[in-house]
Amino acid sequence: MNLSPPEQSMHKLSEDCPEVSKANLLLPCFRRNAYDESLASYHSGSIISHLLRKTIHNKLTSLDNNLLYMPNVSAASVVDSECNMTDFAQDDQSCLSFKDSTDDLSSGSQPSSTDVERPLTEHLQAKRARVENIIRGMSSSPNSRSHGEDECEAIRCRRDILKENKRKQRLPQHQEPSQFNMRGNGAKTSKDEECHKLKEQLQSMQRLLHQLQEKISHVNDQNYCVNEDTADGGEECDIQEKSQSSYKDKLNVDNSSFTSDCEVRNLQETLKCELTRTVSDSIDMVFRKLSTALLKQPPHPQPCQSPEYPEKETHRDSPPELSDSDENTRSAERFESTPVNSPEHQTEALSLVVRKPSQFNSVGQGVKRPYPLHQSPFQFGYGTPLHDSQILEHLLKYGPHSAFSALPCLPPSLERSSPDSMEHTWESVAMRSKVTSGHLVQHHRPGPPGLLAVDALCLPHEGLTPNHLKKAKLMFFYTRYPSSNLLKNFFPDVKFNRCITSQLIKWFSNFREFYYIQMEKFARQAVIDGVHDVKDISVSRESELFRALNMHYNKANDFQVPDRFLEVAEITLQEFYSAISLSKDSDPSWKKAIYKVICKQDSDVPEDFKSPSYI
DNA sequence: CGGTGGCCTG
DNA sequence: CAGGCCACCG
Repeated sequence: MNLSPPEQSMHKLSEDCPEVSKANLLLPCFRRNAYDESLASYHSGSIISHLLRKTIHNKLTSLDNNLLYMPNVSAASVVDSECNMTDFAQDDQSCLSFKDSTDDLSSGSQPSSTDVERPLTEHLQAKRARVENIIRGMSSSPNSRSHGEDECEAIRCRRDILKENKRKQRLPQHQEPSQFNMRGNGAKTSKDEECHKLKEQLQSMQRLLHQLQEKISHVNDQNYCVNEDTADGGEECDIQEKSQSSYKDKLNVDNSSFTSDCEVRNLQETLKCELTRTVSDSIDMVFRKLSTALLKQPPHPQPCQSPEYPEKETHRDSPPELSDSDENTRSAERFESTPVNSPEHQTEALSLVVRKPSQFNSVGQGVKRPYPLHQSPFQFGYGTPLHDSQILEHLLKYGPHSAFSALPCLPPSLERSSPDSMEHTWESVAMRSKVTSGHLVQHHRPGPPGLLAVDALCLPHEGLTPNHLKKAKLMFFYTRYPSSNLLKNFFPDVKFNRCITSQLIKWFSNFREFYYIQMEKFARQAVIDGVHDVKDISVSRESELFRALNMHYNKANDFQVPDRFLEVAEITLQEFYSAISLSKDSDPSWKKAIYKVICKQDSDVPEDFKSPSYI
């Protein structure tokens, strides 16, 4: 079982938002390094500015790096532009204001640049002005370019407000962590407040996004103007356009390169995209927080023993644009889901095999699971008697399901440090969703009603039922030689005594008998058919041999036989073939050697089978 | 000697 | 699949 510990928790922003990691995938600049740590300390309000700064910085740096490889670009221009852009990106307070960077430059705060700067003062000043104007052009609105700094100030103010809102909203959470532990008006009010603030924050972010988009699109327009105006040096255009034009001309003159235009335009395009995406991600993040806050339920009274979360279903198809509570629910689902790590335990869709309705499978058939597999809405203490948990499990599974299953909240999971003591309890609960290993597609409970009633309540059986037999057959796909201890572990609802144990063991003995008979039969047939090489013998799901075995152990064909079983079957068949083709079968005990090989091929039975209500 | 596996038979 | 029997093993 791959139960990798979660990387997400409900209460930390950095972990609260899978979008951050999503961003890691989307944006090359969002790598997990120093950036992540710094991000973790940001509140949502400042995250947006942080993201913007970082994004811009990375883009600009990237552009500079590209320039470095342009054959004819002077080192001075590269250093110069990098200096400006770095200042622009790194200065927290500068926002899009540019005075600061100018001051920094002129005051020689960047030794590396000033050294280069001195012999090229004229050039550099011109370039600086151009670069500064480009940035100003990107930061100011079309109609108020002379008020560029005012615009920046406004943005800064909004950002500060966001920060402040975020701070206010987060503060009580840390100070009163127990507020969500309590049922009642107090908790509800706090939650409402939180939601309200988050909504406000979201709106602010959306406004900011809008403004940014406007600005960026305007920059594009400006650039078009410049492009059409390259002939005369751009005297007619305003200062920004001139500046851009000069910058472009400069590049053209310096390196006779056609790339400057493209670079500027690409930069702007990329910036536009990245900004939009970044801000969208931030907004999405807020949405998730909002959803989480809305859906936050008081934790179960039982203490959380571990933050370990088992595998979860993923709902990556949920759209990020969410506006109402239903959408929020979906968002929360997506937010709370984690990709399954192990391919072996990939979740699967529910079976296409629909069995006739049964009173015992009301939950789980065609009903979307409210929470991922192995996530119980409840948890049981270590001391909880098996019976209680089983009855609870039964209630969860067959009882008034909607009351429990509708809860989309994430319950704390149990630590499985003591599997023996706990496996029955939480595994049994986990079995409510039986897609884990994806082997058993459907559960149903055939058999006499009387037995079913007892079985359904998960009380220890005085005897073995047809369901136990079916379960044992399925277990045979994993283990041909189960120990009695294993059997006891995997049949927790059976009251074991000598008789029951022997019966179960006898079952497996009978399973083996059939198995080996089939193997011998098909091996002999292979010899008769003139197969010359063991390598020519294989067992696939299409093989006649497999069909025979599957028909015997998995008659309903509602179980996905593990590949490993096919491998073992193939090994067995090959062993038989080899022995027969070597005439070893003349020895009365010729099969013993084969048994010895096969008994080593056992694999672990999935934990699912430990559930008393499995099958 | 108890537990277990294999074989045979029904 | 179960019962019976036998053999093997710790």
